Amino acid sequence: MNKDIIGSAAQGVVDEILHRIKAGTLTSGQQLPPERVLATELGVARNTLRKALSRLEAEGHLTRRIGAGTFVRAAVNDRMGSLPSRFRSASPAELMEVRLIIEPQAAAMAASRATSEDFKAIETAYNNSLTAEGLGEFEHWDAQLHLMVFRATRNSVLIDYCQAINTIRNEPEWYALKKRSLTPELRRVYDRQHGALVSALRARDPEQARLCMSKHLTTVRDNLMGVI
Amino acid sequence: MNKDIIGSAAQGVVDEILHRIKAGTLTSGQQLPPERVLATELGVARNTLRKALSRLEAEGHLTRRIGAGTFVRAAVNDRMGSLPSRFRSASPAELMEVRLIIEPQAAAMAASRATSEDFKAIETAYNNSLTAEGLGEFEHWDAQLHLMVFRATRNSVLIDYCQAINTIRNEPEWYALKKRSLTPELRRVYDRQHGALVSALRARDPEQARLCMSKHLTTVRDNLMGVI
DNA sequence: GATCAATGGTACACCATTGGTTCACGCAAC
DNA sequence: GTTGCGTGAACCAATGGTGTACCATTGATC
Repeated sequence: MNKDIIGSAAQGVVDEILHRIKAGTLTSGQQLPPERVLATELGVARNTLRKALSRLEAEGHLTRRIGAGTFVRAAVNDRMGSLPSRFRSASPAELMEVRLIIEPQAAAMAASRATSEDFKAIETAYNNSLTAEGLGEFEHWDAQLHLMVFRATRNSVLIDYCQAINTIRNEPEWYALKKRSLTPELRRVYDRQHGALVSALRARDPEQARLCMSKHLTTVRDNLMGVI
Repeated sequence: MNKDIIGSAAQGVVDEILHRIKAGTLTSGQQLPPERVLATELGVARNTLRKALSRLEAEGHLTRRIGAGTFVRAAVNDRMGSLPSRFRSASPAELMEVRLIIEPQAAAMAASRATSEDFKAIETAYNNSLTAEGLGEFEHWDAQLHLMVFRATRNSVLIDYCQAINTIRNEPEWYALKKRSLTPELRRVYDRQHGALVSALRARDPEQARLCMSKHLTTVRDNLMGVI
């Protein structure tokens, strides 16, 4: 395995070869000069050249075969993104417990730090949640609203956390729970609570924002858990 | 975080570099001049410059590698979209902020829920941390201690969270920060704080446990961020 | 099939560069 | 004085690049 970071000289070699591939000087399937030759040609030591070649091979631009040579490879195809499965096995009860710890505090932070752009994104999500039809759409904008609040914290750990939460909320188990509990009446309650939260944020009132979020999540938890 | 802990000259350097990053004079990934050069350029001593750089590193604006150089790090906002659901790119400042939200509450929960087995695991980790030699060993048992507290919460989301934290703590960047700050004297402070936490847990006193954890993490944060 | 040159793979010692650490000293504020 | 910040200098430690030697595999030639 190569290190993620390579020095400036090696980076220069990477750029040069990538440029040649892009410019057509090196075409698909073509064999590169031997390392010992290419190294002197590019004015670097063979070790340095090899670091660059390893990087390019790892990224799929080159193929190397011992005793044969180094060859330009066809254009890179996108690789499958692996979804991180952290928090995957969490039960709704456990998750709500953690949400009640983090999110009120995050709301307070957001109230202090949000920019006008953040407010705009938050309000967009809120307004869309109000007019959403069906559980799926409402869930989406609800999740977006919470995500936008977390983005306003400017803390990447919290943002990552919220994205993990949202991943779980799309899981069938969670979805079924919510579907069972979300009566039209309860949804109006959620709408009001969201509205109060947005107002508190707009007013840059951290304590009020914390309180609103706490109340809201308590309601969510009680309704999720209360329904058998 | 405390801006009081560095002087006006160092603060001026911090502002100057932040301005250059904001203005685009320094772009993401770019290498800064060597400290010895940059110091003369900015008209301050290398020590003063290094205080400023340490601050900027702790806040996530820069990364430094011995023998390589100092590099501008991607803006926090940019990092958000690129690597979702991974705490990897969190800056120490961001991470400590989150720890201070979660871990005191987790300690309180642990105080209520821990079994005698949990207590045994916690105390084993604590005792091993007391006799640990070297930073690596101490770090290990310190991390274990925190993990065992989270185990005692019986909440798998929290346990996962703690393991994510521990993963970061093994990253070179974080390790270097801790290494720089952990003087023998400070370690004795940590030992005492850990001891107080363990006692509070043993006494099943949630409020005391919360307080101990909060105090401890505040100390950790201040020393990570404040020390040159 | 055996041989051998060509080629990529690996390992090591050495050096220059660069960040990390420590110490002694000066200076200004309290 | 005492404290804390800044300065300067020396030294330590890690990194990347270079140079060299040798190993492992391939494929053409005998």
